[in-house]
Amino acid sequence: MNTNRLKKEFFSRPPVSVAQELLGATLVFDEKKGIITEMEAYGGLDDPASHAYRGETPRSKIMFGPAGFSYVYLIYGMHHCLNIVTGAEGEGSAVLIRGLYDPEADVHYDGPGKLTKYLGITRADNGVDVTTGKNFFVLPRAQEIAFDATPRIGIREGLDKLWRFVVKDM
DNA sequence: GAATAGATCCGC
DNA sequence: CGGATCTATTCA
Repeated sequence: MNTNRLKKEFFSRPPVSVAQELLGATLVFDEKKGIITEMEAYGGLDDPASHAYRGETPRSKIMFGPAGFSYVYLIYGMHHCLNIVTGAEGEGSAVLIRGLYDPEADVHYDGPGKLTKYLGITRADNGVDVTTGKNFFVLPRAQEIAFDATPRIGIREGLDKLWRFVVKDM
């Protein structure tokens, strides 16, 4: 059931905390679901690697809204990336979901483009409130999870921050 | 308007 | 290591 889903308060915190605590959580989208195994945190105007770095644009608009909304964008002309907005409204921070494990099929989706393809997420799913969405929500993890912290992938700036978090032994 | 780089993935 | 593929943002 989704009565246990993660609420507004969970996402309305700094992206690093949200990213770390989403490891091991269960992402549900329509009839599919998976356990989150890899996350990245992105800041707002203070993070040169973030889409929100240069302020609000038509694309980054959703990032500056309230926490808990999905931010889906197309990258390299062919892959969709799924984020969830974090922090306070106007902050512009978000977390990127990079890895998913499907327990039923015992399949690991390594990479943001792969898991959105598996779930069937597209830009049509941009701007959905995951704390109220009927077929789009996140269930909290059952227990603490051990993880490693590394620089984020595919960016040119902000490499000093260890804001990529990967579940150990998976 | 035109140019460019991009939070990726796959195949050679 | 390079190609695919397209579009949001930037620059003239």
